[in-house]
Amino acid sequence: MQRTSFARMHCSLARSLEVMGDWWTPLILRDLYFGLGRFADIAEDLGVSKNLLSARLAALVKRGLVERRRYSEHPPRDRYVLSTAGRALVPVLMALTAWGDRWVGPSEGPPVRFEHRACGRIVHPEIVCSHCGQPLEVDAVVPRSGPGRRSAPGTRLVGKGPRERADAAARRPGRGTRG
Amino acid sequence: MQRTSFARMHCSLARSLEVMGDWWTPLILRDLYFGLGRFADIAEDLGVSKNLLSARLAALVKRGLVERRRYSEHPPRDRYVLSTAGRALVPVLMALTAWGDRWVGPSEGPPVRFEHRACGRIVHPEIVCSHCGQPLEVDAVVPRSGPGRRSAPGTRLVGKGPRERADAAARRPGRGTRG
DNA sequence: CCTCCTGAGTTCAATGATAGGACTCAGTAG
DNA sequence: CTACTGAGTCCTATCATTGAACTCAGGAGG
Repeated sequence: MQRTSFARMHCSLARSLEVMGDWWTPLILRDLYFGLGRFADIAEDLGVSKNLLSARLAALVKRGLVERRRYSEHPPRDRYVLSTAGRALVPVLMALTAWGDRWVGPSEGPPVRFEHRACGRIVHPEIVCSHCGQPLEVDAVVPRSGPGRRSAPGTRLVGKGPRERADAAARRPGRGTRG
Repeated sequence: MQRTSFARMHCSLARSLEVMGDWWTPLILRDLYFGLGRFADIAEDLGVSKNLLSARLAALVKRGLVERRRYSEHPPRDRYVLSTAGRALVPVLMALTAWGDRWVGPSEGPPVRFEHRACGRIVHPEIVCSHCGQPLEVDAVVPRSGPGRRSAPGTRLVGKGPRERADAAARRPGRGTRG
Protein backbone atom coordinates (compact mmCIF):
# COMPACT_ATOMS: atom_id res chain seq x y z
CA MET A 1 0.00 0.00 0.00
CA GLN A 2 2.52 2.50 -0.98
CA ARG A 3 1.31 6.01 -1.59
CA THR A 4 -0.55 6.40 -4.85
CA SER A 5 1.66 7.85 -7.55
CA PHE A 6 0.38 10.76 -9.63
CA ALA A 7 3.01 10.25 -12.31
CA ARG A 8 0.75 8.50 -14.80
CA MET A 9 -2.26 10.71 -14.38
CA HIS A 10 -3.22 12.71 -17.44
CA CYS A 11 -3.22 15.91 -15.49
CA SER A 12 -0.37 18.37 -15.42
CA LEU A 13 -1.26 19.43 -11.92
CA ALA A 14 -0.94 15.84 -10.74
CA ARG A 15 2.38 15.50 -12.51
CA SER A 16 3.64 18.68 -10.96
CA LEU A 17 2.66 17.37 -7.55
CA GLU A 18 4.45 14.13 -8.24
CA VAL A 19 7.75 16.01 -8.43
CA MET A 20 7.18 18.77 -5.87
CA GLY A 21 4.14 17.77 -3.88
CA ASP A 22 5.91 15.92 -1.11
CA TRP A 23 5.88 17.28 2.38
CA TRP A 24 9.01 19.46 2.82
CA THR A 25 9.87 19.60 -0.87
CA PRO A 26 8.57 23.11 -1.58
CA LEU A 27 10.38 24.39 1.49
CA ILE A 28 13.58 22.77 0.29
CA LEU A 29 13.14 24.52 -3.05
CA ARG A 30 12.52 27.76 -1.17
CA ASP A 31 15.80 27.37 0.70
CA LEU A 32 17.66 26.65 -2.51
CA TYR A 33 16.16 29.79 -4.01
CA PHE A 34 17.28 31.76 -0.96
CA GLY A 35 20.82 30.60 -1.59
CA LEU A 36 21.07 27.87 1.00
CA GLY A 37 22.69 25.10 -0.98
CA ARG A 38 24.61 23.04 1.51
CA PHE A 39 23.11 19.95 3.02
CA ALA A 40 23.79 20.87 6.61
CA ASP A 41 22.49 24.40 6.20
CA ILE A 42 19.16 23.27 4.77
CA ALA A 43 18.83 20.64 7.47
CA GLU A 44 19.50 23.22 10.16
CA ASP A 45 17.26 25.83 8.63
CA LEU A 46 14.23 23.61 8.26
CA GLY A 47 14.77 21.25 11.14
CA VAL A 48 14.05 18.34 8.82
CA SER A 49 15.42 14.83 9.33
CA LYS A 50 18.61 14.31 7.44
CA ASN A 51 17.48 11.06 5.91
CA LEU A 52 14.38 12.77 4.58
CA LEU A 53 16.39 15.68 3.25
CA SER A 54 18.76 13.26 1.60
CA ALA A 55 15.92 11.39 -0.08
CA ARG A 56 14.16 14.57 -1.21
CA LEU A 57 17.29 16.11 -2.70
CA ALA A 58 18.10 12.90 -4.54
CA ALA A 59 14.59 12.81 -5.97
CA LEU A 60 14.77 16.44 -7.02
CA VAL A 61 18.09 15.83 -8.73
CA LYS A 62 16.68 12.79 -10.49
CA ARG A 63 13.62 14.73 -11.63
CA GLY A 64 15.81 17.52 -12.94
CA LEU A 65 14.67 20.34 -10.67
CA VAL A 66 17.96 20.54 -8.83
CA GLU A 67 21.59 20.17 -9.83
CA ARG A 68 24.43 19.07 -7.65
CA ARG A 69 27.62 21.00 -8.18
CA ARG A 70 31.02 20.45 -6.72
CA TYR A 71 32.44 23.57 -5.16
CA SER A 72 35.43 22.05 -3.41
CA GLU A 73 37.69 19.13 -4.27
CA HIS A 74 39.61 19.00 -0.98
CA PRO A 75 37.53 18.14 0.89
CA PRO A 76 35.01 17.02 -1.71
CA ARG A 77 31.94 19.15 -1.21
CA ASP A 78 28.83 19.62 -3.30
CA ARG A 79 26.14 22.20 -3.19
CA TYR A 80 22.65 21.95 -4.54
CA VAL A 81 21.35 24.60 -6.92
CA LEU A 82 18.10 25.02 -8.79
CA SER A 83 18.08 23.93 -12.43
CA THR A 84 16.22 25.82 -15.12
CA ALA A 85 13.09 23.79 -14.41
CA GLY A 86 13.50 24.43 -10.71
CA ARG A 87 13.94 28.15 -11.26
CA ALA A 88 10.81 28.18 -13.39
CA LEU A 89 8.92 26.92 -10.39
CA VAL A 90 9.99 29.77 -8.13
CA PRO A 91 7.38 32.28 -9.32
CA VAL A 92 4.70 29.69 -8.65
CA LEU A 93 6.01 29.32 -5.12
CA MET A 94 5.96 33.11 -4.81
CA ALA A 95 2.34 33.15 -5.87
CA LEU A 96 1.57 30.46 -3.33
CA THR A 97 3.44 32.49 -0.72
CA ALA A 98 1.38 35.54 -1.61
CA TRP A 99 -1.77 33.51 -1.20
CA GLY A 100 -0.52 32.46 2.23
CA ASP A 101 0.23 36.07 3.15
CA ARG A 102 -3.30 36.98 2.29
CA TRP A 103 -5.23 34.06 3.72
CA VAL A 104 -3.23 32.22 6.34
CA GLY A 105 -0.34 34.55 7.14
CA PRO A 106 0.85 35.50 10.63
CA SER A 107 -0.77 38.56 12.13
CA GLU A 108 2.60 40.28 12.40
CA GLY A 109 2.64 40.72 8.65
CA PRO A 110 4.49 38.93 5.87
CA PRO A 111 7.76 37.27 6.93
CA VAL A 112 9.39 37.90 3.57
CA ARG A 113 8.72 40.39 0.84
CA PHE A 114 10.10 40.43 -2.65
CA GLU A 115 11.47 43.55 -4.23
CA HIS A 116 11.28 43.83 -7.98
CA ARG A 117 14.56 45.07 -9.41
CA ALA A 118 12.89 46.46 -12.49
CA CYS A 119 10.53 48.81 -10.68
CA GLY A 120 12.04 48.90 -7.20
CA ARG A 121 8.79 48.09 -5.48
CA ILE A 122 7.56 45.29 -3.28
CA VAL A 123 6.12 42.65 -5.53
CA HIS A 124 2.56 41.50 -5.28
CA PRO A 125 2.63 38.52 -7.62
CA GLU A 126 -0.35 38.43 -9.89
CA ILE A 127 -1.34 35.66 -12.25
CA VAL A 128 -2.47 37.02 -15.58
CA CYS A 129 -3.37 35.91 -19.07
CA SER A 130 -0.26 36.14 -21.20
CA HIS A 131 -2.29 37.41 -24.14
CA CYS A 132 -4.36 40.22 -22.72
CA GLY A 133 -2.64 40.76 -19.39
CA GLN A 134 -5.88 40.57 -17.45
CA PRO A 135 -5.75 38.89 -14.03
CA LEU A 136 -6.93 35.30 -14.09
CA GLU A 137 -10.02 35.41 -11.94
CA VAL A 138 -11.61 32.03 -11.47
CA ASP A 139 -14.80 32.86 -13.32
CA ALA A 140 -12.98 34.52 -16.20
CA VAL A 141 -11.63 31.19 -17.35
CA VAL A 142 -13.31 28.16 -18.91
CA PRO A 143 -11.58 24.80 -18.91
CA ARG A 144 -11.39 23.11 -22.32
CA SER A 145 -10.11 19.65 -22.99
CA GLY A 146 -6.69 19.40 -24.57
CA PRO A 147 -5.06 16.68 -26.66
CA GLY A 148 -3.64 14.85 -23.63
CA ARG A 149 -6.97 14.31 -21.93
CA ARG A 150 -7.94 10.80 -20.86
CA SER A 151 -10.60 9.22 -18.70
CA ALA A 152 -8.27 7.36 -16.40
CA PRO A 153 -7.54 7.16 -12.67
CA GLY A 154 -7.14 10.71 -11.43
CA THR A 155 -9.28 12.11 -14.22
CA ARG A 156 -11.99 9.53 -14.50
CA LEU A 157 -14.90 11.98 -14.60
CA VAL A 158 -13.03 15.21 -15.22
CA GLY A 159 -11.45 13.59 -18.24
CA LYS A 160 -14.80 13.26 -19.93
CA GLY A 161 -15.86 16.86 -20.04
CA PRO A 162 -19.20 18.14 -18.77
CA ARG A 163 -21.28 16.86 -21.71
CA GLU A 164 -20.06 13.27 -21.55
CA ARG A 165 -20.25 13.38 -17.78
CA ALA A 166 -23.94 14.24 -17.97
CA ASP A 167 -24.52 11.47 -20.51
CA ALA A 168 -22.74 8.95 -18.34
CA ALA A 169 -24.79 10.01 -15.33
CA ALA A 170 -28.02 9.72 -17.31
CA ARG A 171 -27.12 6.23 -18.46
CA ARG A 172 -26.64 5.01 -14.91
CA PRO A 173 -30.14 4.16 -13.63
CA GLY A 174 -31.39 6.15 -10.70
CA ARG A 175 -28.84 8.90 -10.98
CA GLY A 176 -28.62 12.34 -12.39
CA THR A 177 -32.10 13.59 -11.62
CA ARG A 178 -32.35 12.73 -7.97
CA GLY A 179 -28.86 13.70 -6.91
CA MET B 1 6.58 11.20 15.52
CA GLN B 2 3.69 12.60 13.72
CA ARG B 3 4.40 14.62 10.65
CA THR B 4 5.96 17.96 11.40
CA SER B 5 3.41 20.76 11.25
CA PHE B 6 4.23 23.86 9.25
CA ALA B 7 1.48 25.88 10.89
CA ARG B 8 3.72 27.80 13.27
CA MET B 9 6.50 28.55 10.86
CA HIS B 10 7.02 32.19 10.08
CA CYS B 11 6.83 31.55 6.39
CA SER B 12 3.73 32.06 4.30
CA LEU B 13 4.77 29.30 1.94
CA ALA B 14 4.91 26.88 4.85
CA ARG B 15 1.52 28.04 6.08
CA SER B 16 0.05 27.63 2.63
CA LEU B 17 1.41 24.12 2.51
CA GLU B 18 -0.07 23.38 5.89
CA VAL B 19 -3.55 23.90 4.47
CA MET B 20 -3.12 22.59 0.93
CA GLY B 21 0.18 20.72 0.86
CA ASP B 22 -1.18 17.31 1.68
CA TRP B 23 -1.02 14.56 -0.87
CA TRP B 24 -4.35 14.60 -2.84
CA THR B 25 -5.50 17.98 -1.52
CA PRO B 26 -4.63 20.05 -4.61
CA LEU B 27 -6.33 17.48 -6.80
CA ILE B 28 -9.42 17.66 -4.62
CA LEU B 29 -9.42 21.43 -5.03
CA ARG B 30 -9.01 20.93 -8.77
CA ASP B 31 -12.08 18.71 -8.86
CA LEU B 32 -14.08 21.22 -6.87
CA TYR B 33 -13.04 23.90 -9.32
CA PHE B 34 -14.14 21.68 -12.21
CA GLY B 35 -17.57 21.47 -10.64
CA LEU B 36 -17.33 18.04 -9.05
CA GLY B 37 -18.80 18.71 -5.64
CA ARG B 38 -20.29 15.45 -4.51
CA PHE B 39 -18.38 13.10 -2.31
CA ALA B 40 -18.90 10.02 -4.44
CA ASP B 41 -17.99 11.82 -7.66
CA ILE B 42 -14.69 13.11 -6.32
CA ALA B 43 -13.88 9.69 -4.91
CA GLU B 44 -14.63 8.05 -8.25
CA ASP B 45 -12.79 10.64 -10.27
CA LEU B 46 -9.59 10.50 -8.29
CA GLY B 47 -9.68 6.92 -7.12
CA VAL B 48 -8.82 8.08 -3.62
CA SER B 49 -9.76 6.23 -0.45
CA LYS B 50 -13.01 7.45 0.94
CA ASN B 51 -11.66 7.82 4.44
CA LEU B 52 -8.85 10.00 3.12
CA LEU B 53 -11.24 12.07 1.07
CA SER B 54 -13.46 12.47 4.09
CA ALA B 55 -10.56 13.65 6.24
CA ARG B 56 -9.23 16.03 3.57
CA LEU B 57 -12.61 17.62 2.92
CA ALA B 58 -13.20 18.06 6.64
CA ALA B 59 -9.81 19.74 7.00
CA LEU B 60 -10.46 22.01 4.03
CA VAL B 61 -13.82 23.02 5.48
CA LYS B 62 -12.22 23.69 8.86
CA ARG B 63 -9.49 25.78 7.24
CA GLY B 64 -12.04 27.76 5.31
CA LEU B 65 -11.05 26.80 1.77
CA VAL B 66 -14.19 24.83 1.14
CA GLU B 67 -17.82 25.23 2.13
CA ARG B 68 -20.35 22.51 2.54
CA ARG B 69 -23.75 23.35 1.17
CA ARG B 70 -26.99 21.45 1.39
CA TYR B 71 -28.59 20.99 -1.96
CA SER B 72 -31.26 18.51 -1.01
CA GLU B 73 -33.29 18.02 2.17
CA HIS B 74 -34.94 14.73 1.22
CA PRO B 75 -32.66 12.89 1.17
CA PRO B 76 -30.21 15.17 3.00
CA ARG B 77 -27.35 15.79 0.60
CA ASP B 78 -24.48 18.22 0.72
CA ARG B 79 -22.09 19.34 -1.91
CA TYR B 80 -18.69 20.87 -1.41
CA VAL B 81 -17.84 24.16 -3.08
CA LEU B 82 -14.79 26.40 -3.00
CA SER B 83 -14.93 29.36 -0.65
CA THR B 84 -13.47 32.75 -1.53
CA ALA B 85 -10.10 31.68 -0.15
CA GLY B 86 -10.31 28.44 -2.07
CA ARG B 87 -11.19 30.25 -5.26
CA ALA B 88 -8.25 32.57 -4.76
CA LEU B 89 -6.01 29.54 -4.84
CA VAL B 90 -7.22 28.37 -8.23
CA PRO B 91 -4.99 30.66 -10.31
CA VAL B 92 -2.01 29.38 -8.35
CA LEU B 93 -3.01 25.84 -9.22
CA MET B 94 -3.34 26.92 -12.84
CA ALA B 95 0.17 28.31 -12.74
CA LEU B 96 1.41 25.05 -11.27
CA THR B 97 -0.47 23.19 -13.97
CA ALA B 98 1.19 25.33 -16.61
CA TRP B 99 4.56 24.55 -15.11
CA GLY B 100 3.68 20.87 -15.32
CA ASP B 101 2.60 21.25 -18.96
CA ARG B 102 5.97 22.75 -19.74
CA TRP B 103 8.28 20.56 -17.69
CA VAL B 104 6.66 17.25 -16.82
CA GLY B 105 3.59 17.06 -19.04
CA PRO B 106 2.58 14.07 -21.15
CA SER B 107 3.99 13.99 -24.66
CA GLU B 108 0.46 13.97 -26.12
CA GLY B 109 0.09 17.60 -25.12
CA PRO B 110 -1.74 19.32 -22.30
CA PRO B 111 -4.73 17.39 -20.94
CA VAL B 112 -6.64 20.56 -20.16
CA ARG B 113 -6.45 24.08 -21.50
CA PHE B 114 -8.07 27.17 -20.13
CA GLU B 115 -9.87 29.61 -22.33
CA HIS B 116 -9.98 33.21 -21.20
CA ARG B 117 -13.46 34.63 -21.58
CA ALA B 118 -12.17 38.16 -21.86
CA CYS B 119 -9.95 37.60 -24.88
CA GLY B 120 -11.22 34.26 -26.13
CA ARG B 121 -7.78 32.72 -26.27
CA ILE B 122 -6.12 29.79 -24.58
CA VAL B 123 -4.56 31.07 -21.39
CA HIS B 124 -0.90 30.79 -20.67
CA PRO B 125 -0.82 31.85 -17.03
CA GLU B 126 1.98 34.25 -16.32
CA ILE B 127 3.08 35.52 -12.96
CA VAL B 128 3.83 39.22 -13.05
CA CYS B 129 4.60 42.13 -10.78
CA SER B 130 1.33 43.86 -10.00
CA HIS B 131 3.01 47.27 -10.22
CA CYS B 132 4.85 47.20 -13.48
CA GLY B 133 3.32 44.13 -15.10
CA GLN B 134 6.70 42.61 -15.89
CA PRO B 135 7.01 38.81 -15.60
CA LEU B 136 8.53 37.68 -12.33
CA GLU B 137 11.73 36.05 -13.46
CA VAL B 138 13.71 34.56 -10.63
CA ASP B 139 16.66 36.92 -10.94
CA ALA B 140 14.47 39.97 -11.26
CA VAL B 141 13.41 39.70 -7.65
CA VAL B 142 15.29 40.22 -4.39
CA PRO B 143 13.93 38.81 -1.15
CA ARG B 144 13.66 41.34 1.67
CA SER B 145 12.70 40.57 5.23
CA GLY B 146 9.23 41.59 6.28
CA PRO B 147 7.75 42.34 9.70
CA GLY B 148 6.75 38.74 10.37
CA ARG B 149 10.24 37.32 9.97
CA ARG B 150 11.64 35.15 12.77
CA SER B 151 14.60 32.88 13.25
CA ALA B 152 12.68 29.80 14.28
CA PRO B 153 12.23 26.22 13.14
CA GLY B 154 11.57 26.32 9.43
CA THR B 155 13.34 29.64 9.00
CA ARG B 156 16.29 29.27 11.30
CA LEU B 157 18.87 30.54 8.84
CA VAL B 158 16.63 32.09 6.23
CA GLY B 159 15.01 34.11 9.00
CA LYS B 160 18.23 35.94 9.66
CA GLY B 161 18.88 37.44 6.28
CA PRO B 162 22.16 37.08 4.38
CA ARG B 163 24.15 39.54 6.48
CA GLU B 164 23.34 37.99 9.84
CA ARG B 165 23.79 34.54 8.35
CA ALA B 166 27.35 35.40 7.35
CA ASP B 167 28.03 36.82 10.82
CA ALA B 168 26.68 33.71 12.48
CA ALA B 169 28.82 31.52 10.26
CA ALA B 170 31.93 33.58 11.02
CA ARG B 171 31.35 33.28 14.74
CA ARG B 172 31.25 29.51 14.59
CA PRO B 173 34.89 28.36 14.61
CA GLY B 174 36.04 26.43 11.60
CA ARG B 175 33.21 27.49 9.37
CA GLY B 176 32.57 30.03 6.73
CA THR B 177 35.98 30.20 5.10
CA ARG B 178 36.58 26.55 4.47
CA GLY B 179 33.07 25.59 3.40
C1' DC C 1 -44.08 -4.18 4.45
C1' DC C 2 -39.82 -5.98 2.72
C1' DT C 3 -35.86 -5.85 -0.03
C1' DC C 4 -32.60 -3.53 -2.90
C1' DC C 5 -30.14 0.54 -4.05
C1' DT C 6 -27.64 5.06 -3.51
C1' DG C 7 -24.94 8.67 -1.35
C1' DA C 8 -22.07 9.54 2.18
C1' DG C 9 -19.47 8.33 4.92
C1' DT C 10 -16.80 5.19 9.23
C1' DT C 11 -13.99 1.31 10.90
C1' DC C 12 -10.29 -1.77 10.40
C1' DA C 13 -5.78 -4.28 9.37
C1' DA C 14 -1.69 -4.10 6.71
C1' DT C 15 2.00 -1.53 4.98
C1' DG C 16 4.77 2.36 3.78
C1' DA C 17 6.51 7.06 5.12
C1' DT C 18 8.38 10.18 8.76
C1' DA C 19 11.01 11.69 12.77
C1' DG C 20 14.86 11.71 15.24
C1' DG C 21 18.79 9.73 17.19
C1' DA C 22 23.02 6.90 16.57
C1' DC C 23 26.38 5.86 13.51
C1' DT C 24 29.77 6.10 9.37
C1' DC C 25 33.27 8.09 6.56
C1' DA C 26 36.44 11.34 4.16
C1' DG C 27 39.12 15.02 5.07
C1' DT C 28 41.20 19.07 7.89
C1' DA C 29 43.22 21.44 12.06
C1' DG C 30 46.02 21.47 15.82
C1' DC D 1 46.81 11.11 17.26
C1' DT D 2 42.79 13.39 18.57
C1' DA D 3 39.04 16.38 17.75
C1' DC D 4 36.08 18.27 14.58
C1' DT D 5 33.17 19.21 10.32
C1' DG D 6 30.22 18.24 6.35
C1' DA D 7 27.55 14.97 4.39
C1' DG D 8 25.33 11.65 4.69
C1' DT D 9 23.45 6.27 6.13
C1' DC D 10 21.12 3.06 9.37
C1' DC D 11 17.76 1.93 12.68
C1' DT D 12 13.46 1.93 15.24
C1' DA D 13 9.04 3.71 16.89
C1' DT D 14 5.13 5.86 15.39
C1' DC D 15 2.07 7.98 12.12
C1' DA D 16 -0.37 8.23 7.57
C1' DT D 17 -2.24 5.96 3.58
C1' DT D 18 -4.52 2.24 1.31
C1' DG D 19 -8.27 -0.62 0.20
C1' DA D 20 -11.78 -3.42 1.64
C1' DA D 21 -15.67 -4.16 4.54
C1' DC D 22 -19.09 -2.09 7.12
C1' DT D 23 -22.78 1.43 8.70
C1' DC D 24 -26.65 4.40 8.21
C1' DA D 25 -30.39 7.40 6.41
C1' DG D 26 -33.44 7.67 2.95
C1' DG D 27 -35.87 6.53 -1.39
C1' DA D 28 -37.74 2.98 -5.30
C1' DG D 29 -40.02 -1.02 -6.63
C1' DG D 30 -42.92 -4.87 -5.76
